[in-house]
Amino acid sequence: MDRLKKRSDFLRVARGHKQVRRALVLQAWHHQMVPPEQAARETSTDGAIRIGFTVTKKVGNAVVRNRVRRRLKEAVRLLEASGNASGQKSAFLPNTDYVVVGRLSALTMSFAEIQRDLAAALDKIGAQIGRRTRQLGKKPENPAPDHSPTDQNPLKEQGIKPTDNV
RNA sequence: CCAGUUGGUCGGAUGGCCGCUCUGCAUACCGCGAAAGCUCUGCAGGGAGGAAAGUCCGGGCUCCACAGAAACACGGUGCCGGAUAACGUCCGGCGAGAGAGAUCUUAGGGAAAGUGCCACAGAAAACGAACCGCCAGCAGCUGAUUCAUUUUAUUUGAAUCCGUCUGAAGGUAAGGGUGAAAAGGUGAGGUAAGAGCUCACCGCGGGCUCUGGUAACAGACCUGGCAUGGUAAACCCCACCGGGAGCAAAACCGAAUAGGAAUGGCGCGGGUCAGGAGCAAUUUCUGAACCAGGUUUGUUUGUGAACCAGUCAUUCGGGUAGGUUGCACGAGGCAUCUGGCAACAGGUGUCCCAGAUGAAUGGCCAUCAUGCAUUGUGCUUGUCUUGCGGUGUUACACCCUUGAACAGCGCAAUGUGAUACAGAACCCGGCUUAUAGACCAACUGGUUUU
Repeated sequence: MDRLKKRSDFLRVARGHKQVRRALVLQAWHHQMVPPEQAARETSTDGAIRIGFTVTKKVGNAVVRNRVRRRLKEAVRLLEASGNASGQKSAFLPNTDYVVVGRLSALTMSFAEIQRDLAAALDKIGAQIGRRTRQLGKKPENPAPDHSPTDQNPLKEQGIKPTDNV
């Protein structure tokens, strides 16, 4: 799982789906939602999951912001590790960028509550993305562990797709 | 023991599980690469602060400018001596102010170089002033006395005098009131009234004076004879200091896309229609007509050559994203000795002690310490209280004793919150601001005991 680092990535994810919980705001952007001429220029459409964290200055000073970001990072890490360990389907969809925006209550809530919030938000976001891609006539591919990154099929299918601008 | 002043130290601890980053060693299983290596995996070790904060000063370092500094402008500093790489910092003193004291505060040069300002009130806020008041003399009015004249009384005139009132021109700065501040203060003499007008003391100014001190300054003596209102955190003057921008500095490597330059190749064919092949097609073959850039030149008018435009390939340079360096051995920490009142300096030994870049240094849990609250218990200390108690006694004091309560201290249990302020970003020296709680040392004042 890579980190989002560029400002343009964050801005693009902010235009996608959004779920608000008490501890956090989860934003997501699925790569199949882009028009084909944009997708041709995208470099990282190889099934990777990328995630970024945002804690604004409204939350507090530097110490508070660091603490909120670290707790959210730990929650994300533990959720992913438990998904991999149990072997079942991960809550994170491939080819998707996530941004977790920390809120002030993430500082004082118990850690289990933060994990519950994150899992619930991920479920909702996954459902939204699934509905969206079905509307477009495509199904999101299942997260296979041996998913070949050099698969050319999705790109070709995107070329035929009507340019439904999101 | 209580209250306080100053300086300093720490600012949770231990353990478990799971992670992040850096360094070292090992490994070559998966992946990338021609290789070096990267990645992966395993082990070991390091991993936020006293302010990391504010970004207010001073430096190192880098680039730019000037290559000689100076001057002007602008900005800063401002008692003296020392420390320091430097400072607006620190140390030790001086002056002034606050406090009972330990101690604290202090932007503390120049106001007889100049300009300006001093609200309100007040006469006046300054080229040394005059509202009220006080005052001798002058002029006028009035009164009294004396003299002369006249007379029954009166009247008139002159002179003198004190007082009241009025007026003009003065004298004065005692007193009044205003104000943050009013032209030295108190006392005596003096005067028409007053006044440094004179004197004593105090204050103030001056001195190639003396003593102490490196100096700021302090003391003494002599002298002047009251001059110099305040404000420079108003302009200003004087002395000293400062070139500018900053690690997003700067150096190196450098993808894709667009554009630029050089070299070389092509300079050709292109679409339309008809027919054939083919399951079909944006594929292929054949034929037809049309179009097939510009300039120069040769020519048999078919077309050939050169250049430009166009197009393709290669190379180059600038340079973006990105990466590497800068970047952690330093005015370094700790211990100790020497010099110095101290800041600090020097010597010796020892240690290596964060390096992220959408930004690591963490998440969860357990135990403990500490804090707070409640309960229980004990102690003796203090306040209070009980007693046909004891001793001395004018009231009363002391000793013994009883105990409901309060305060204090110790111990135990339970609960609670989990610490306050706060997150390195090139690095040092400071300043300022924030900070729960704990501890140490020295000193001051009070109380008790000896």
